[in-house]
Amino acid sequence: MIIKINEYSDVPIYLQIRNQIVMGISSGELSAGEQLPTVRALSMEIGINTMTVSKAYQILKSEGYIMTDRKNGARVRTEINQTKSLSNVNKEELKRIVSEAKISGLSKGEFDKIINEMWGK
Amino acid sequence: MIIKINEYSDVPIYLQIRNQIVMGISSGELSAGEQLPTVRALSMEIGINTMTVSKAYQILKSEGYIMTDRKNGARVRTEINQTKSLSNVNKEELKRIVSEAKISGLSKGEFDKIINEMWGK
Amino acid sequence: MIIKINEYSDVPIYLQIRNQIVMGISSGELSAGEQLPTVRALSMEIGINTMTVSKAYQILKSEGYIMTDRKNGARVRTEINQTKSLSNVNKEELKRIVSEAKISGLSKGEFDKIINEMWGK
Amino acid sequence: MIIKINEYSDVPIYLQIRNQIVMGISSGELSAGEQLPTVRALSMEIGINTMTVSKAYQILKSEGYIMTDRKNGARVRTEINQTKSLSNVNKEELKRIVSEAKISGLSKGEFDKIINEMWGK
DNA sequence: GTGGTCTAGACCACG
DNA sequence: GTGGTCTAGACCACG
Repeated sequence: MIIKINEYSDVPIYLQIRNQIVMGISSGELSAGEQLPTVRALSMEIGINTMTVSKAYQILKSEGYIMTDRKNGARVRTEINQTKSLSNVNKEELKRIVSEAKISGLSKGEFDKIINEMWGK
Repeated sequence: MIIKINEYSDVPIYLQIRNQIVMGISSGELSAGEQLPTVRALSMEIGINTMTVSKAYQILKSEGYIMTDRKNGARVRTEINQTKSLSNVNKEELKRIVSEAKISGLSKGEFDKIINEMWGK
Repeated sequence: MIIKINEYSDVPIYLQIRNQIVMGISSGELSAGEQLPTVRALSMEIGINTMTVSKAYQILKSEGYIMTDRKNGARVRTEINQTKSLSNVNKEELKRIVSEAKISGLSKGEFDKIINEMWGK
Repeated sequence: MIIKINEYSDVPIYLQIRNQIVMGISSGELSAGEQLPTVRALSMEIGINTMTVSKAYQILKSEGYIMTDRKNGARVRTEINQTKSLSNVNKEELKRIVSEAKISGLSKGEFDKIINEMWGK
């Protein structure tokens, strides 16, 4: 899996890494138990500091998405906690996005189409 | 319209103000042409720096949501630009939220229900 | 409140800081809403790096014990989430400590006395 | 006695082994003089490096919980030193756990109940 | 070889 | 002035 950092983004680098790995797990590009690149390898590959990658991994770990051990590096967890819900932060963000979509004149049908594409068949 | 600041949130105050006004316009709580409180009034009401409110208004203005003039203060624009699309930033955010919803085990039906409620009948 | 770092301890510095602040909140030495020293002030006071203090504060924040904002620095939260339970990690630790206490020949009465003293009247 | 390694845990494997053996001795599952599996056998059984098991045994030996000789391998000591006290490290940990229990809103009665269950009749 | 911790120092956004 | 992010570089425990 290729991580791409947008250096002009307002999203901090460690969060960009975190988000892309989460999206990789969700899409199936990263499968359960799959090995992630080592902190050092990933930091060299995308040209950033090891601390920054390490921070991303620690967040993913604390969120239960991956596990780390000193022998095997980091791996996608096989049993990710199924909360079956959106976090409050995500709910707020979603509400904001829906609001902006409505103001922009996007129809509900067009918005649903975007969601459908993102969700995948 | 009442603006509520969440001091625990990681979202900067000026963005919280901006977001709530956008959501107010979207929901119809703030109607086209409606007068917004002055920077001074709003900053006193919510107990924060005038600079912070001013920054929120400037962003809303640059985004085309409101207009300001010396005589009338700030008002909701009557014709907001209908891009009929999501910004790239919103698309990325939405993709992230959809990914997290899927991993959490939320079904597409449940997610659609949340969207429907947020969109309003 | 005075934070004391034991440089010979196996407990990482950021955790020592985190733990002492949690104990300060629990004992009432730090009251709800009380201002914590700034990251810079605390790091200078105990002679460690700002990153290390910052990490402690971020953990406390993510655990819901404190809140941070750029204006006021860090403060003890007024409403800390009442889970009314021990975390699994704490349960495991407690089980280990109880086991070691028993092997050492400590009586249940003596152990209870230690707990009573720690809990406070 | 079965040793179970939690690969998600932050507790190092050698400590998990050490802790489970101590808890086994405390509960009586491992009785005084009882033979422990050889380093080789245990490492194969739980699928880890012999060095890791060896490290656990060395710690248990230095703590006085087990003794090793070339003929009989490792055995639980018959007379474990009765300090009748908690180590300073355990006291600190216990204080931390009590603090977190109190903040979480757990009552003293509920906490005592947990302790009673862990201690056994 | 791996992740985890820590430093000294810098720059930035927010308020 | 505050916390948040990031770097370059170091050392350590674990396995």
